[in-house]
Amino acid sequence: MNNLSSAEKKATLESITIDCVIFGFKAGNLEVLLVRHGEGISKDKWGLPGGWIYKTESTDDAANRLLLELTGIKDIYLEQLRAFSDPDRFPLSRVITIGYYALIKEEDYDLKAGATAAEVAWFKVSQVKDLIYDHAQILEIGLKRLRRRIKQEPIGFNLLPQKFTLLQLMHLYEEILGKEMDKPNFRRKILKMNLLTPLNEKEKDVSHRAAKLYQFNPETYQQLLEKGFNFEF
Amino acid sequence: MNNLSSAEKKATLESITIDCVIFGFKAGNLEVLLVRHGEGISKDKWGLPGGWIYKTESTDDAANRLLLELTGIKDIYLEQLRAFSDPDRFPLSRVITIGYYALIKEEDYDLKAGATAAEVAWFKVSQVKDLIYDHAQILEIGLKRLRRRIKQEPIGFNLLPQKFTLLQLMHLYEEILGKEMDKPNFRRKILKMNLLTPLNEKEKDVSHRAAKLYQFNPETYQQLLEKGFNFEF
DNA sequence: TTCCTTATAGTTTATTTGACTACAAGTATA
DNA sequence: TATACTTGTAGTCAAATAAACTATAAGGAA
Repeated sequence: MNNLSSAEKKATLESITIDCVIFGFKAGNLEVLLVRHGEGISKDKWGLPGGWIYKTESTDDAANRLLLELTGIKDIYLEQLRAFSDPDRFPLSRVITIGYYALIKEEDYDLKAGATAAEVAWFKVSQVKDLIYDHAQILEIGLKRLRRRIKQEPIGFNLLPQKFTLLQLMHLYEEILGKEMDKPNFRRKILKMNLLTPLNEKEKDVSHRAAKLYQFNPETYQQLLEKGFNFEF
Repeated sequence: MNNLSSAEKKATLESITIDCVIFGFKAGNLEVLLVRHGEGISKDKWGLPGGWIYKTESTDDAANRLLLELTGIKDIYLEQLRAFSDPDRFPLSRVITIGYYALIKEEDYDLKAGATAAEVAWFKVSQVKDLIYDHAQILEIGLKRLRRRIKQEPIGFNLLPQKFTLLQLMHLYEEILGKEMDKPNFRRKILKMNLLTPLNEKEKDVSHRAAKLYQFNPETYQQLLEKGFNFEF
């Protein structure tokens, strides 16, 4: 499938689209990235970033391209959620959409609404409402996946700044899993995993005892990934 | 999307198909259901049961229909794996396929090759080779999912006969996870979960001490599902 | 200096694992 | 009939883990 003209390359598949659930974390809140559409039947309504797939690209590539085009975000790890295929999910025709999701540090990316998007913004997950089509369902499945995943893989670190305190990390878990935890126990368990590298630095500008800062250690992460582990706190 | 003629109902989507990975378990071996195609470009080659999706049905419905048409198996719980979207996966045109998987008791179903299938049969997973298109990859992903799932949900019971011994169950785990286990410890752990109902029956026609038979208890299963659990043995 | 908040260390008890040993209940065979 | 053999089932024990706490340290703020 090479040697195609530019127009041919941009030919899209008819009945399949992509939609992305992008999670971020700020000020103790789990957030999701939404776009207000600038054209089409969903004009001026908020929904997940997504769109049509070129005939020449994989869905993984399509997800990355669409996200860049719509929001300015690029080079992130998008994982497939699943296909959403209710025959009536899209009002104009029969369209199956493939959901993707990702976790990113909000601070690392500048949002920039692309050509077909009127606006891009982060919304607290707990306050999202009135999404187009079945996007609420896709978000819900994304959230479920995130909750399951965070208990089995240390993916939470993708949501925090480079340097963070143990309490920030614990709050992230509390927010995502929706339950309170015990500080000393959390400390002990997470430190024993050797997943965090302590830094010779402390928090600044806090009105109480400053906590030590830590960094995520990608090497131990790889080892843990292979032998499997349990993050149930 | 109602009030359509029969021909309209059978119109299919152009670039999407379904493929099913159906696992069974017999004589200590994990098996997978394959069909030898009777027509099309994959005629006479073995592959996963699958096919085209009607415009009026969800992918879940399509998976069930196709499985029935091709193999005679119906009313089973099929779970979606994910979409497979390599632009070159299908030689004739750009087609994305959505994988499904299921676990069934082989004894409960009679195989019957449908109109477009020349033959249907169970194959030991360890001995499968030369599947059409990217079906080997789909099978592999299905197997990975099975291994992950069986550690977190008591799905293994779908593969055993109604009444089974603890050793049979342990062998199932050993086969799927590919590692040996300790009998007494396995007993203790699985029994404590209250997931099995002991029967007043024993094995028959065995040339050694007969083991007690157990049954799966769907009620406790529901409870366990909700609060989550860990089947790591 | 005292109070308040958060960080961090440590204790205690119950529970869970993993690696074993021991014995029971059958069948096969000598 | 006795003995060996195979598999089932019960129990032991030490080590690791988890959950619920208590206690103390380190700051800033009043």
